[in-house]
Order: sequence, then C-alpha cells, then structure tokens
Amino acid sequence: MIQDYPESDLFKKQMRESLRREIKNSRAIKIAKHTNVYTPGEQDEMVYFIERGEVKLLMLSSEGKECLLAIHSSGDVFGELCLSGRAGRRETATAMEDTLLKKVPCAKFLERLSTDSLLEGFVRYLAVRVAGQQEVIANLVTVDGEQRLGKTLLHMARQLGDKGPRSTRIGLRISQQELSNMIGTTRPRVSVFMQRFRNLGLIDLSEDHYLVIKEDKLTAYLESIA
Amino acid sequence: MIQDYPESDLFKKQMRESLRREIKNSRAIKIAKHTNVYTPGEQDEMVYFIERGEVKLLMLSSEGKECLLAIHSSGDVFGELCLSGRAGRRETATAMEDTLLKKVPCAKFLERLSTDSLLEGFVRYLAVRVAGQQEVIANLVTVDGEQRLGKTLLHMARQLGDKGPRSTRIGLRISQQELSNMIGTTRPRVSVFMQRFRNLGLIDLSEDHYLVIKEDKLTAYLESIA
DNA sequence: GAGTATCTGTGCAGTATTGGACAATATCGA
DNA sequence: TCGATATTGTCCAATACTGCACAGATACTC
Repeated sequence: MIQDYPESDLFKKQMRESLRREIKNSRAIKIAKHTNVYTPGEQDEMVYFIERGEVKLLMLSSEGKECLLAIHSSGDVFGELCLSGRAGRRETATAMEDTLLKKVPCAKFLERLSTDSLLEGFVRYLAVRVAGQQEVIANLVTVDGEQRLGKTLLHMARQLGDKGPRSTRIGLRISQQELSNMIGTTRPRVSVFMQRFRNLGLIDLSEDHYLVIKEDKLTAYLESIA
Repeated sequence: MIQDYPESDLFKKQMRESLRREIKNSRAIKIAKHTNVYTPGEQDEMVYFIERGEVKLLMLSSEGKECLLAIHSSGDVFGELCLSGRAGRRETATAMEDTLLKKVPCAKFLERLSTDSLLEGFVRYLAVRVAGQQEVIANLVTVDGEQRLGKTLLHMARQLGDKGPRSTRIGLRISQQELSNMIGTTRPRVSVFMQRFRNLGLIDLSEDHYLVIKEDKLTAYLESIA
C-alpha cells in the first residue's frame, strides 16, 4: 500500500524555502495551458519550481504511445533529473493549466542545497522517489487494470487532493485518456472501471464535477478483489 | 533507448572505495544461495555491499505474484532505500548464488558519504536511478511483451554482461520465470519470445549454456517491430 | 552416476484486452 | 450564448494473453 512520508514532506518544505531564497529575485515564467515547458532532447539543465498551476510529465514510446509519469502541482519541484548528469531531457513537461514557474540552473540548485545543508534531505527525498517508483513498477507487473486504476486514484488523492473527513476531492481535471496513459490500459477500459467504482460508491463527482475519492471504501474494495 | 551513464559509473567506483574504508574491519556475511538477506517489514536499516555473488530484489503483490525489481552483482550496493526514513523493508532481497556481503548501518553510510564529500555524487546516482525507473515504467505502460523482454535483455547485458566485440555474455542463470516476473507476462510467453530471438540470431547460448546477447542485432530488431 | 527437482518448449481452451466506432454529454472559446 | 472541441459511455469483432497441462531436457544432490 502506498503511504505518506512525513519526513519527505518536511524536506519538501525546507527545499521550497531554500529554493525561494535562491529565486526570489528572478522573474517567474508564464506557461500557457497545454504548452510545453521542455521536450525530449532539450538541454535546458534547469530545475523548475511551480508557483501556481499544474505540470504533467510524459514519456513517448517510439510508436507514439504516451505514458503519463507524474503530475506536479504548486509547491512542487520538477526537472531535477538533469542532476543525473545526462544531457537532454527524456520526457515532455506540459502545463495542464496556466502555470507560473521559476527556474534555477541545475548546478545552482545543488549548490544551494549544499549551502543550506539540505543535501542529506534531498538524498532522503530521492530515496522516497525511488521507493515510490518501485511500487509503481511492481503494480504494473503484478496486478490487473482495475486494481492499478484504483491504486492510482488513491495515490493521486493523497498527492493532489483536498482532504475531507471521509473523502478527498481532486481539484484538477484528469481525463480518462490520461488515466489510461498512467496505468497502461485503453480508455474504454478506464471508463468501465470508473463506472464500476462510481456504482459501488467508491468515488463520486462533486456538483462542480470534480472527482471525489472515498479513500477508505476504495481501499477496502481493492483489498477485497485482490 | 536505455543508455550508459559514465558519470554514475564513476560515482559507483568512488562510493565503493569510500564504503570499503568504512567496512574494511567488519566481517563479511555469508548468504547461502536461495536464502534471504531481508524480507518485507524487517527493520534492519542497513546498506549492503556485495563482495561476491548476486542478489535479486523482489516485491510480492497481495495475491502472491512476484515482481523482480533488480539484480545486483559484486561491487553493487543495495538496501539503500532505508535512507528514505521509512521504517521497514518493502521488498525481499534474495541471494541468487552463494554471496558475501558487508553491511553498514544506514546512518553510518550517509555519514561516510558526507565526510568523503560524496553526497553530491550520491544525489547524481539516485537521479540516474529515478531516470532509469521512469524508463522502465514507460516501457511497461506503452510497449508489448516482446519489446519489453528485448529491452530487459539489453539492459541486463549492459548491467551484468561480459562485453565481447559483437556480443555480451551474461554469466548468471536467469530463468524464464524470473524474466516473466520482470516484464509482467507469463512464462510460456517468454519462452516463445526467446525462441523467436534465438531463431533470428539476436541471442544465443554459449557452449556452457549461458545467455549471449547480440546487442546490435537485438536493438535493430526491436526498432524494426516498434 | 542415478534419481530428483527444476526449467524449457509447446499446445490449447477460455478469457480479457485491444482498438476501432459512434452517439451523447460536457467544456471551452469567441 | 452558441458553435466547436474534447470527453465519456457503450458496443463489437479481432486478437492477445492467461493459465493450465505435459513431455523432454537440464541441472542439482547425494
């Protein structure tokens, strides 16, 4: 089961503050909805910080099928993989809404972490990332589409959701196509599963048509069909 | 396409040396073939260094299906995810052959990296790991079983193989069952694909029955069916 | 070196998934 | 507010995959 990482949340906060010190005088970049921040092969070597908006990371296969790797929202950092030392982006970063970004050269970012004694924290943060991705990989390998969709919804609820007492609302539209590109099935399939979840009361739509996830119920259901 | 990361290789060498300084006086642990180094839930908080042998990391789904996440061989470090700060292992680490390990408490490991000024290098190493896992995820989501098997073989050739002029020999038996647990298909399926690769001369068996991979040909074939 | 366990090749029936298509709905932009 | 665009629900035929089963080949054990 996917869990919260309070230590990592703490670090993200510290990283944010550290980064804000670094970028407070730089101008924010406006990215219009549906436009790219960077594309594969580009060598911008920048780490981005989201002031406002949402950015998704996509990877395209040689046949043009796309995989949605992650959705980042305000306060998040992305593009940090230029730290790997490998030149050239491997993914596309696209704004899902009008977005305000600040950017820092990757070397500067590392320097700043170092001077603020946050390198250990960043190591911890990356270790959490690796662990999380291992879980995603294990899910793709071992469980079926319905289960994967459910877990992905839970994961997004935790990451992007506004937590209520018994449910979590996701204030961002994510199409079935996008969901299918995260879990590796077809869009009609996602439609059927979502329908099923809805009928079972595991998820819901708010009046303003945002997705509401009943975490407890959905978790219980997923365990029951495991 | 999966690529080499020379920077990361350099760091791995440095990390190895640093680690050896830390552990040179500690006794190595013998792990017999097919026995576990650690299992899910265990809280050993250790980072392991492989002196000799091979260790595989497995993750089990609730239904008991297993996912093979990685194979590490001599000179590698594993178990470093205890750095995430989250208590308890999430995977099983199993020796594939009789193996000699040394271990360091995770806090000591971090301390050592810090005193040897290797934290930045470790950040880079982890960034490479995250990037590599993203690629694995994208493959699982976007391409079919044959393609995934091919890419996995190429990946293993680079990671574990003895490179020859035109081919790479993998000096470690990996069963079809294990392969199927890496790529998320069934064993008979892997058998068919392997047969096909063999007939097309993309892979081979050495006289001593080890797997030989013709990287160029296999790469070309995978692109041709993409 | 015989016996046992494991691994591989193969076939097949049943099932799940894909990849269209299309109408109905919801959302966006001017 | 209306028309254009994107998203969703649903269906269906073609196909890919699963989950067996079993014989033959290999590798391991004593």
